[in-house]
Amino acid sequence: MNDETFKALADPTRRRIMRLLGDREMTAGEIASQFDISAPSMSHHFGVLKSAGLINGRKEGQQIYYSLDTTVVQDLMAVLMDLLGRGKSEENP
Amino acid sequence: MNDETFKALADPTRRRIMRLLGDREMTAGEIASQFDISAPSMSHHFGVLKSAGLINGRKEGQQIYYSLDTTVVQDLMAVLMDLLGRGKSEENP
DNA sequence: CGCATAATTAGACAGTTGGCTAATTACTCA
DNA sequence: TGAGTAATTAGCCAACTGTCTAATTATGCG
Repeated sequence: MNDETFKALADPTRRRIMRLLGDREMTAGEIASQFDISAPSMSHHFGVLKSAGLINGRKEGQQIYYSLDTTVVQDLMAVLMDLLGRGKSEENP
Repeated sequence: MNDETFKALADPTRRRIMRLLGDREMTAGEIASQFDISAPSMSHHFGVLKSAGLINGRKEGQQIYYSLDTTVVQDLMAVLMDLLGRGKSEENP
């Protein structure tokens, strides 16, 4: 849950990748086939997401299976809840 | 809850502004005094946050009071919860 | 081995972003 | 009205980002 996490989430393509992985794990190629973006560009996005801890990669044969890493998403939720929770003592006792 | 929201959250200065406003509303100058950044640059950040719907500005005299707009933060939480909730039927019945 | 396939790394390039200074707007008050 | 203060807008620039093509790595298979 650092700057890298938010930067990673800032790109719509990467968020769409995460939504896809919310359903099930997928190979890099399988994911890439859903986008009109070159494979190297997709690979770059995978790298950003992985380095931010938002997805995990598992190599199997010549393919890489990516899956969502929910721990960072949970941390992010905690941060947001803290933001919502503070400074409300008067209105919401 | 669109691309603009995530872009706005991608900058650490803007997130720090939001944390400050989580405690209480503050004037632009009051916020700016906490940063080692020029007033125009801070004003730019306020503009980004406001246009993303993350903060609200209320003019009073020559000052502008900014406050957190929690509705977008709540929407963001819903998106994240959806991300966490999907595709888990086997593991978490 | 040698060729095909999956994916990545390398390097280049246009567009975006975040910072600055200078100028402008809006308001207060003597 | 005019000086002073709060904040913004305008315009510029270096750094970063997302995209591409070309090249490379790693695995599978006849």
